Amino acid sequence: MRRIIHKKFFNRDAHIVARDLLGREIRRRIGSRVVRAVITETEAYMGPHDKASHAHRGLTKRTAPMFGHPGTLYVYLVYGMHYCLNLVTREKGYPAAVLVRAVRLLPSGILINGPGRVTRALAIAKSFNNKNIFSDKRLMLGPRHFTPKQIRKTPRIGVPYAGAWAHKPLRFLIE
DNA sequence: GGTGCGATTGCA
DNA sequence: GCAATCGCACCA
Repeated sequence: MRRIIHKKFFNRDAHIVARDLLGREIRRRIGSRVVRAVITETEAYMGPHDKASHAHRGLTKRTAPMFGHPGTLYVYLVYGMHYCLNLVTREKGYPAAVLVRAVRLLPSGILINGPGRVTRALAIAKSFNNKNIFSDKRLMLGPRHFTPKQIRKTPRIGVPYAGAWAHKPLRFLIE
């Protein structure tokens, strides 16, 4: 089977994948319709030692998808009302992931800013959790639309409890 | 079995 | 500034 993104794409450290996802297309198939968007902002959750990561607490019912194969979807509910979409990285058994924080819809170019708004725009909810982006026909990665000239790095959003990890530049975005 | 809170958002 | 809203991690 021919793939635009090779399976090994996700078998790398989360900060590498997070950068590499910028400028790439993500497609959501809803019946015969396809919603397309370009990823413009991501965050990396590096592993069990990363205090900002859910995986910091180890293998739990919630975090189990993070321990899955590269390309696994980790979709969880935050604040009781918003879903966040993550793409699991590294080899099976190592919990790391990339959070998709913003996209631009195609062809309109409308910016969807914020992980909760991204999942709403792409109609992604809990039924996607623990699925794999290489096998679930509802979601797939498309081609790279451009290579960012400059990638801005900042600390991750909403993780003030993470100690030194709160300050690490693991949020990546296109200007 | 009880409790506290979060990888957020929208509105006052 | 803060309410909404609920799954679940954690403690007992």
